[in-house]
Amino acid sequence: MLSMEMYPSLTLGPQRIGDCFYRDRQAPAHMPLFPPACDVAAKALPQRLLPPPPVPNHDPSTKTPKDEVKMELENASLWKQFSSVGTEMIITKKGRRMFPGLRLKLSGLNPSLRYILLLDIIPADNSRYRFQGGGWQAVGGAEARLPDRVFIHPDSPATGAHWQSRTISFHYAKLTNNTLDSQGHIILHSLHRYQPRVHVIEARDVLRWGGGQHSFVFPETQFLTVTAYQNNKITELKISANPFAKGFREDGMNSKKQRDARQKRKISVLTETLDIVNCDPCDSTMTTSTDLQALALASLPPLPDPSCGFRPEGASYQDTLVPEQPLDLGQAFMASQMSDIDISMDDGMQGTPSEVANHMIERSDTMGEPVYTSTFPAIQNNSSSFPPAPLPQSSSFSSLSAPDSSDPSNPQSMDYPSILSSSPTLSSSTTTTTPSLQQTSFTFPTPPPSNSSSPQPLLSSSSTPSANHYHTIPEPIGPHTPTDASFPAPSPTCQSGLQDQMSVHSLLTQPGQPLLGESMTCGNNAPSDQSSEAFIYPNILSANPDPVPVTAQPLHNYNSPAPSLPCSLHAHVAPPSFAFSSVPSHMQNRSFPKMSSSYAHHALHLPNLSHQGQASTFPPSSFTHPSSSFPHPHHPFQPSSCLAVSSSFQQSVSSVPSMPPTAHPQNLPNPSTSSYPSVEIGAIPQFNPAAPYRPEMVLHHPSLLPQLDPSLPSNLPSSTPPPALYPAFPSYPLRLCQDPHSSLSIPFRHLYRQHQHGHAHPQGPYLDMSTRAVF
DNA sequence: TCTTCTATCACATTTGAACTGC
DNA sequence: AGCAGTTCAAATGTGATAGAAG
Repeated sequence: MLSMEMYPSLTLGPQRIGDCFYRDRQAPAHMPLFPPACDVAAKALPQRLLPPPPVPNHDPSTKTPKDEVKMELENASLWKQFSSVGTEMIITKKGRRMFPGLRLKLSGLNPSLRYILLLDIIPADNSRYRFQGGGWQAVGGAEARLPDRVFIHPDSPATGAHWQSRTISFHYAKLTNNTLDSQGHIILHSLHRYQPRVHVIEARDVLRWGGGQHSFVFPETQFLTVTAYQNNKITELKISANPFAKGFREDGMNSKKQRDARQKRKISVLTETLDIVNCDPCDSTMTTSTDLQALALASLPPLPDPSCGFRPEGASYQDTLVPEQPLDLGQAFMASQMSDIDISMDDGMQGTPSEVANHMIERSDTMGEPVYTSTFPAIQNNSSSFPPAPLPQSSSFSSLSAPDSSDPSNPQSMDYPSILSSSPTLSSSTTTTTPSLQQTSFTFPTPPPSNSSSPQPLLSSSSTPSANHYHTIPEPIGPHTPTDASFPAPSPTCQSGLQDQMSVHSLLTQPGQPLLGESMTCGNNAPSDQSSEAFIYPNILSANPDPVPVTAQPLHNYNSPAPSLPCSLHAHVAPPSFAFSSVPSHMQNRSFPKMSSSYAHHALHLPNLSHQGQASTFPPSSFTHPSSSFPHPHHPFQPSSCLAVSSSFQQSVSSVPSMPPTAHPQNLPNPSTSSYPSVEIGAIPQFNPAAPYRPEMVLHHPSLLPQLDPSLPSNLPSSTPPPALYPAFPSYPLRLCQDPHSSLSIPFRHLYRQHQHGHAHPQGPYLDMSTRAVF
């Protein structure tokens, strides 16, 4: 079985044990905006629920390449734009794709070995949210976690060369709120916050588990699930960025203007009909018709005398009913946003849209970076990092896009116009040199010429200029990084109910003010009242106040002294009643909602796997997420950086004694401060190399064997890995389970690409989830 | 009972892979 | 084989409406 430790802060219950890590007695305690760590219930889990310690990988040769596996979020800029506003993902019963989609670049894989790529989505916290006053507020405990499902990339298993030669897209993955979903979509609760994760698993590990598993988290990809968009900014962003929503753009036939025109035409037709009816002296409904007519007319431009069904000629409905109108507020906002979005519009964009796009490009060239940087206070030299709450950028998504005009993204390289796949300017933004920028001195990668998963080989990531690679973050971001930062709980003042209406400028400045001046006061002051929990969804970018030194120590340096970790694992055993002295009571109360066994069975059912008996069961322990997974909560969040720790890393740090339980209360984050002292990873048992991690047995199916070339040297060092992108982060245990219904002889690829009902999927190799059980 | 919030559905439009014909 | 045009399922957000919750 595949065992991965998860990113603690991102999970509920047992998986979130690590949440309590970001506290350090020596450093000002920072209160997580959403005290996930406070999942006392999780802490209370008996040790026996923790996943077995990883089996140490004693094979140095294999270790090297694995350790250097890096993942890069290609469309990080787009994600950041969304996250700065508060990414929302529609979920429907039938399943809805994610937009933006995850577009990734992998490097550091052994070109000869086969890997399986998995996507799963885990709760970012244990709260339920509501959109109020222009922001998201936690309004209670999360619903019981549903069995986790994993989306297996259709290309899996594929060689490292395959994965590294192209953009990897998970846009086929669908989200659903149908708990009875049988299509294999990822089941999520509405109005909850989630964090996608990507796992890279060596296929050979299915046969002989012992390493080769890497999990990656991009905090900017956190999102809230909704059944209908709550924040119109998100809607506007989606419309502007998603080709499928092109029709809703201002120039589209489904734009509000056009829709209004259509509606008016309908009303007009109705009116005419009514007029005709009204002309009938025998019509007893005259009064009603008149009312309707009046109603209809009220919304119409002056029309010629409609009496008796007279239809004026010469005046087309279009002309009559759709007079030119100045941009309404929404349109104006849209335009302003558009100008800030580095969208690679289709060539099809014409007229106004093209102009808008051009404008966007131009503006992004000139303003993108500066604006971006300007929003970051030169703060946080304290490794604090994680931020703060509503970072300036959080609301200033418009400024995030920093496309490089000189490096126009290849339209083909994007499934969707990737707004920022190419935002090299960020790296160059040394001028404004805000700490965060410096930290992110790297540039955003330019999208590869070809599309994701396209069969044709693309330039390997290595071909991408190193400048476009994200530097490895020295340490994983703290648990609060994704969770807290993304949903900063602004102070009441920060939480203006008028966020929707805030101008771009206000968006840029308002949220950041607290951050700048007060550090986390805005988000962490944790007012006792619930409004304090309101936040401007993620400010991921803002979360990166600290520049990442190029010399940052890669996470995968397992052997080196553990990076500091602010937390200890003793949290596991903390009593459920544990209270955080510095945490507002309401937060304490809701931090431990529903701690049920339902929390996550991260079990992956891989069809054709034998050993059903083993696979079929998922003891709670199998998905228990030791706090260990929390590599480094204090590390400043890096935009688009991925938190990742290879399994071997997990192993290396798994046995370090945990800090005394008593430390938690003492080390609770100080609401008023944002700095989280770093803690030695070694302090975390899970990160103690001495503690062997016993990976769960990997179930495999004979059908997979042929694809896995045993003869391949498992230890082949990969070709020179490109500059570190994202270090792997530890993930929770993930199990590959056998699908009893699947054919044993069908290789993964075939399963995933099997056509449903005999038709080819019109939009590419769709993963036929129905053929596999993914739970 | 009323209000508010959330979920669902149909709708019009767009996309893009597959299909067809030259 | 290659190209262009057509077909059609899937995907998009919108708006109306139903249902649940308070």
